[in-house]
Amino acid sequence: MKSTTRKNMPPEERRAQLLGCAQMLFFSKGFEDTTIQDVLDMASVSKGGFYHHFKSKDELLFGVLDGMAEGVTWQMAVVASDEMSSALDLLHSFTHLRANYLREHDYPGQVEFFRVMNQDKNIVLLEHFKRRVRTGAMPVLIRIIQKGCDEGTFTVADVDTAAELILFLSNFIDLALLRAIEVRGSDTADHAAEKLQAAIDMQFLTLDRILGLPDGTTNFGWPEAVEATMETVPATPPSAN
Amino acid sequence: MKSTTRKNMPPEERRAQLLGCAQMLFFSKGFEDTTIQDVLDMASVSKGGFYHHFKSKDELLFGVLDGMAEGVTWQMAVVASDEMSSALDLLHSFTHLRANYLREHDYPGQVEFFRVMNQDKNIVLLEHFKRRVRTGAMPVLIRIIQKGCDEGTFTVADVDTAAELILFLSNFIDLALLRAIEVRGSDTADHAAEKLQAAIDMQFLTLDRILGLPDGTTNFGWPEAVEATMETVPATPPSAN
DNA sequence: TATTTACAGACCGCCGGTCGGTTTGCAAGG
DNA sequence: CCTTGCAAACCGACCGGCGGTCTGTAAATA
Repeated sequence: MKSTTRKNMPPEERRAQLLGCAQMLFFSKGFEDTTIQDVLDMASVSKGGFYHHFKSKDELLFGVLDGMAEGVTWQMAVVASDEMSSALDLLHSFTHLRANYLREHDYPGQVEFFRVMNQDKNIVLLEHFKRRVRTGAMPVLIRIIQKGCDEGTFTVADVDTAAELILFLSNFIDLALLRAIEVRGSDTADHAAEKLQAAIDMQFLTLDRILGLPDGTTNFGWPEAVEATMETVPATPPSAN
Repeated sequence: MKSTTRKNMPPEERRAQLLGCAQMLFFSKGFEDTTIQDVLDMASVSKGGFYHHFKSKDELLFGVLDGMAEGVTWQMAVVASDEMSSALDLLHSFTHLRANYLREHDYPGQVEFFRVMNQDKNIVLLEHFKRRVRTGAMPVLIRIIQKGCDEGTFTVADVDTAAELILFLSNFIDLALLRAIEVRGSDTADHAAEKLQAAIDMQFLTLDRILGLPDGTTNFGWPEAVEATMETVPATPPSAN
């Protein structure tokens, strides 16, 4: 007696499908508010089927995070493998990559993604993701800084610590960016945009000074990025954050 | 018919007691893993009693966070009210306060507290706490920096952004501090302690450079802090993190 | 005594996770 | 080609425990 229509799939495919559904749901509803049943419904799989591939809800989360981090770290490895460019050029590529990894690969609507990830209910998701990116980026950035020191371009006391500080610092603009996004279209949008620009400038200025570079060396011209961010979507409905 | 021994208390007292129990449990077991029932058992109160004072588990969390942040921000207000001292002295007091608020007020075993707060399961707790402290500290730090600029001691492009950056930066050593704590007593402890010192030095150096001060101005001598941290407890049993 | 406040504890709906059973793909033996 | 065997994939009823509600009761207050 067959109970319902059933569709067997090779393990990898099922796993990928479940991860895809979970990712969407996590981004839209948050991790805590997403039920296993939600995932099951979207993927048309039973509970038994799910727990055949994942042994817990947390493992599902980590799977999603791994998938996201994989793309980023892979691109970073590419950057690091370039032996010809100067350390400063590599740093340029690196920061550009970190800022645009969402747009480049797979994820449409990076602004919305960023907004959702920064909601209160997604703190766990976001923090774990940041950690993955940091650990993935560390060896790459260390190589770049080391190279810069060898060239005589950079001057730092401790390469590892400097790399860690720079990666830590790279999340600074998130605060201003988030505020700017949330007030898009309102009358405080201009002020927020100015503050965002100030945050970006200051972050790069600090980067210069950490590496012992002359002021303004690493500000690779991002003024258009602010406008692009602010103009993507006409207005943002107030979210229950 | 009296069912069990019962003890009425004035609302404030009950609330404080429940908050106290919740705080202990949150710190030891984490927020998610702490059951309402756990709190009830520790406080010897029924569910009805609890929900008479708090309308949700989240409100309990926020209550705990408010209690912790209150002490910190209050001390900060004291620092800010000092009109006589120079901006640099105020900054000194400020950083000292931020580093030692746990030891000064109420919380014994600050190292253990820090360790627990940084466990994976306490991400939500920690992140909310950081946010409270940041928002509480912002106005104070803004005043200090503004004063420094007026004095001609500091040089920053945007006071607000600089304050935000410095507060953001003040969490940088947490990474190194956590690692140093977790390997206390093992054979990698010395290396971690060195890295911790490097992180502290670099953080203060960056602070100098953000404010346009000569290198070494703000490194108010913390070498003993590292040793104190490492020697507090003989060894740390591996935690299920 | 009347009314409000502080509390008690049974109860509900839901969620993450388990478990015994069923279906499917597939390879080996006849 | 058709069995037969078997493990991998899947199903769905079920469980314990959680956050939260509700009706009722004891204590404080006046």
